[in-house]
Amino acid sequence: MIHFRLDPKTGTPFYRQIIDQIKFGMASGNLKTGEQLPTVRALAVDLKVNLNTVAKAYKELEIQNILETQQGTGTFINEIKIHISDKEKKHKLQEICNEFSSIAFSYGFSINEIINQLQKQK
Amino acid sequence: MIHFRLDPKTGTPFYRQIIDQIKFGMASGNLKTGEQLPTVRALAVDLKVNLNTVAKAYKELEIQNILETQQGTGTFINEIKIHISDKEKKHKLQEICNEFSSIAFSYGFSINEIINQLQKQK
DNA sequence: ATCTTTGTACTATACTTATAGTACAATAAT
DNA sequence: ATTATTGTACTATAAGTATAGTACAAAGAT
Repeated sequence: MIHFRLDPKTGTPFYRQIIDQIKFGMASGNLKTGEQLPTVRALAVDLKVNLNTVAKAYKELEIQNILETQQGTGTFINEIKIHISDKEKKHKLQEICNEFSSIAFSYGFSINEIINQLQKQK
Repeated sequence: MIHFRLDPKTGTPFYRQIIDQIKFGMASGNLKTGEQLPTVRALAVDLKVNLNTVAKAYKELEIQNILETQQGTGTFINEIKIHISDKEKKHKLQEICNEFSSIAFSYGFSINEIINQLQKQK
């Protein structure tokens, strides 16, 4: 399972925070393939947001093929398969990391601080 | 000086990203007392946003007494020393790292792959 | 069959965010 | 004095976000 938490102070939309937390939950292993997520209504009550806000997050993740929904049953973590060449992978990784570090820099963080934080997330 | 960078994917409003980066820039020493910030028009062009968006960010920081503006001259970092608590810094770093590890994961990369790539950038 | 639970799909409203455009006021340089 | 540059202050418009409310359809349990 996963413990959701919304922070209104950040300015990041709620539905997007939900999306991020599901994705990150998967990345860190807290959410596993096939696992059921809370129902849209249950999570809406839990997070004190509207049903539509949760539904929007789930919907977007379903479009991205990250979640699978069964009407009447629930929403589940899908099995993701990605097919890209090693060359493309390497290029994409560099691209992501460049963007990553440049954003971190704009907040005054060093690469070492980032690496340390990422180590903790493992 | 400081290198601003906006990320539209996060959903965090542009004016808020600008505010954050100025505050963190001051806290980390990348922006010093008395230093002049880019003009609203120059930064707007640089970041490819509207003049009003930058003005909104500067205005809010002026209300917070963090910036001092001299019409016709420019906008400057005020004498006030801004302190961002370790907790806040940590939170921001986590926020940034969470987002990026999620992105990396959605491309099929592990946290280790990201760390290795970042090590090379040092 | 009926009921409950699930996700889905609307309408309507309000607020926030971003843009475009225009104009004005204060300062500095000429 | 004139000009250029600066921040400020508007209006108007569009898009995004969140809420409330309602209704429907699919699946499961009884």
